[in-house]
Amino acid sequence: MSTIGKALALLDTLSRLDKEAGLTDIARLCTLDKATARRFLVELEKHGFVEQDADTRRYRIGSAPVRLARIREARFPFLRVAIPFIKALAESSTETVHLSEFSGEQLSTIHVEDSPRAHRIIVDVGSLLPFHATASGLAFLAFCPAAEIDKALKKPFEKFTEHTVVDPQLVRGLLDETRGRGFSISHQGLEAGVISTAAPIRTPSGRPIGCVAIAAPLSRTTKTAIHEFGVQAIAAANAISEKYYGSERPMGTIANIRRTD
Amino acid sequence: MSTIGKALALLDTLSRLDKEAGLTDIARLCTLDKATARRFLVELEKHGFVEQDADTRRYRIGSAPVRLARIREARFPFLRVAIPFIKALAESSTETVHLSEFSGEQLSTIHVEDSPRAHRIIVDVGSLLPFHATASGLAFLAFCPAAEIDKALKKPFEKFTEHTVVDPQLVRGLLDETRGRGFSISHQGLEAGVISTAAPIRTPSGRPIGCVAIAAPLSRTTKTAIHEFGVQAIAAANAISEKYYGSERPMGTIANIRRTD
DNA sequence: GCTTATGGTTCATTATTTGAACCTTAGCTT
DNA sequence: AAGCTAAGGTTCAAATAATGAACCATAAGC
Repeated sequence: MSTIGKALALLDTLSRLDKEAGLTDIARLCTLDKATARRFLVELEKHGFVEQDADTRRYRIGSAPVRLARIREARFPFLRVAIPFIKALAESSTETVHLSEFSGEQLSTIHVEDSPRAHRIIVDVGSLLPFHATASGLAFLAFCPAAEIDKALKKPFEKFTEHTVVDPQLVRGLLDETRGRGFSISHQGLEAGVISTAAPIRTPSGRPIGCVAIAAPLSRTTKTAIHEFGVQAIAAANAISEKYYGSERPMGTIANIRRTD
Repeated sequence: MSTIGKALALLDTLSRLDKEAGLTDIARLCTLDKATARRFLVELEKHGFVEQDADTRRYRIGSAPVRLARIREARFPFLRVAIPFIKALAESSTETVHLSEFSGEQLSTIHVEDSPRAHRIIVDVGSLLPFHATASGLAFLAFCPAAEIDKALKKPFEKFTEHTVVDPQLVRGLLDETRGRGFSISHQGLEAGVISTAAPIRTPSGRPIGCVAIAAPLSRTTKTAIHEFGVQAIAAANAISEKYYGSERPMGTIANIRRTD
């Protein structure tokens, strides 16, 4: 693995901790030598990606990502584009709707609109969505190129509930169903008592970048309702993609028709 | 320079462009070989720090910084803490007030509250603030350790207007005045017809992390008004620092008194 | 005041990065 | 449509930077 990759993985590890961490812990978590971890941290600190607390000597994410994020969002305001659609869907479905984005080899939650009901599903911003055990993960993977699906199916799957599907062949079946329907269903895959549906938000070339998902308590959700949620999730995901990338490609030429990724 | 440093500098360069850039341009701007630039971009893309447009093949900042920024801001909400104070100051002063943050060896604007007046100074979020030619830069540098001031004074200074002070000894004089007063004054240092004052926001150990600055048209600003703005900027900067770091250190021990940076 | 844990540093060894030259494709010119 | 140009992308021997075991320093725990 390249040095850059290792340093960015360190940054990622640091970001997933729920508190600031010391040098020894960081080195251990990243399976790096203490000296190496320190050199990475110093280098990252120089550029503002991490910060060391002067008193505790612990490290935390620095302010450089904040600057980059502002620039990215100013030019490419994904959240700003997507949130109105997520809100509308949460209102019409009266269930919790969440938005995920693929970043750094993983799918993570970037926005949540809670159901207005008292009995509702809680999803946290920042939470990771395993590909095999969540509606978002299945919807995302189903529309990825075949090579990436094969790659994902090779890794072992964690069993979160007694309903979690962990057999690669069965997961592949779920992906095929998802591709046929246009939306995925996760029946208590990550948490007991929760049923979810999700649809992928895709680039104009077809590659998924994230998902719109609706999560509801199993107890009050009928088969018809699930199907209706799925259809609505597809509509929202397509609407976001259209608004984000433009309904027609600007300066369209033959080049835009060709699939390049 | 380390590989990590070079890759992060590439990211920084990319972020400062006002549009997406191609491989050749990026390599040239970063003075890297095309092959090297490409390897960096691929590595950064793997981790979501850059994104390549499938059609144009140009690169832009990716979504990973957005994720990191959300985490950082959730734990360390500098902007959220500071904005109310900046807003209040813009209202009371009736001039444009901006907030800057030091990140990646540079001071850059992270928030602006416009003056309610028709004739007002425009400052852009993201703009860089040179140390010698802006009130923010002077206020920041003045309260840095002597070694860093010396280092900064060694680099050549750009002359932005006929009033820009570029002689290192004269700049040092401005820094001394700033330290004495507690706030800085930039008299048309970056742009003709603009006068600004700024005060540093500092960590409990005294190190500056950013500045609060007020920018006004020279034509309507008296010496008394400037002094008043300066005093108000100090008050706002201190209030932000206090709210951000806490008015008293939590779990205070002797260790907190010792200056460690 | 001894022990242990953590942050931080050194330098010979080792593995990664580097870049000139190369190939490939797209768009432009004649 | 052939030829030209410029940009993206790739290769591999040479050059350089990363690595980590052993080290020191400091502070908290017993």
